[in-house]
Amino acid sequence: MKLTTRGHYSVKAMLDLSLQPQRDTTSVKAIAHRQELPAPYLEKLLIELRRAGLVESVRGAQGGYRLARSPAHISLGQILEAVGETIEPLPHHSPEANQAEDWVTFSLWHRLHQKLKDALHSISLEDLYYDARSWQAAQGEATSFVV
Amino acid sequence: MKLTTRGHYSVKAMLDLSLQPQRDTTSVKAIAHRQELPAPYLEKLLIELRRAGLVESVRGAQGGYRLARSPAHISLGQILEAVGETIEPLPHHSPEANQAEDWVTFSLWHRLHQKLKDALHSISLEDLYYDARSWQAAQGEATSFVV
DNA sequence: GTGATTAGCACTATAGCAGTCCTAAATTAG
DNA sequence: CTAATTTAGGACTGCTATAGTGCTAATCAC
Repeated sequence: MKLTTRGHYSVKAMLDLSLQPQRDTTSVKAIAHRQELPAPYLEKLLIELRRAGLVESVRGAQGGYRLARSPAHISLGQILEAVGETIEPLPHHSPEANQAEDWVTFSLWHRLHQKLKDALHSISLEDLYYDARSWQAAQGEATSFVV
Repeated sequence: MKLTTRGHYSVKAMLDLSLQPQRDTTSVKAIAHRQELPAPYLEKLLIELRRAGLVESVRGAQGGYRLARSPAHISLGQILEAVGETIEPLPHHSPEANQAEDWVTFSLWHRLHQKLKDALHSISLEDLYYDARSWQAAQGEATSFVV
């Protein structure tokens, strides 16, 4: 169960793509510049996102990446899983739950994981898109946000 | 946001302690043997749990550890936090949310974290204790469980 | 005092994340 | 056709945290 910059960068990039007008391709460099991310690193993530079928790529000049389908049909869970943010507790060993304590803790981890997974899969990129738009609108008031 | 063996071992050890009859002390070695954990490593975790006020220790012969208070008043969240299972996403940087994408993702991580935290703090050691007892009962007492 | 046991520190090894760099392949612009 | 652009993919480095071991001191029961 973890959440690192991989997931953060990936979601930001996907959000960036959905905020682009229409569905024309955007280069890695452009995304990296807008989101202030290291371009070579971001590219790795985009490749993984492409392999997961979440984005499409076009090589060559004027090429780049674009969403493979509408933001409403892309969930956060899919994005995070695509870049290996397992969210899963204790990847390898988990079988032999021959002790009561083992069984209890494992079933607990599993329940928690399932809950979180469901939550992440129920949130679409479109939901975040609207959040972002409303935030941008609120910025018009020049309010200082301190989270 | 992570969940490693530290948390798993700690919960198992705490569960082991609550399954002990009465409130007499148990040595690290005994816990490690019952739960099949590396004793020196487990000791580190118990020291952290002691510093967090979740267990009490008694040095010297016949010494060991015992719960500092009743299992009903010890939550899973307290145990995990005591051993540094932050559960928190992206510990360090998070300020400058000057971009819509940053703000959206950060507020999302924060909401998820809060949810998970609440869930973990609402589960007491006593709840797991009952789960463990019922599992033992379901096993038909065939399994050897040191009481 | 002796043995048992916690307390605390130092140490190693391994793995994954974060990030850079270089080369190849594909495709468009001119 | 050629050159520029851009993705694809691998090799490589530095860092941090986990996981685990080992040793020494302090403490207490007998």
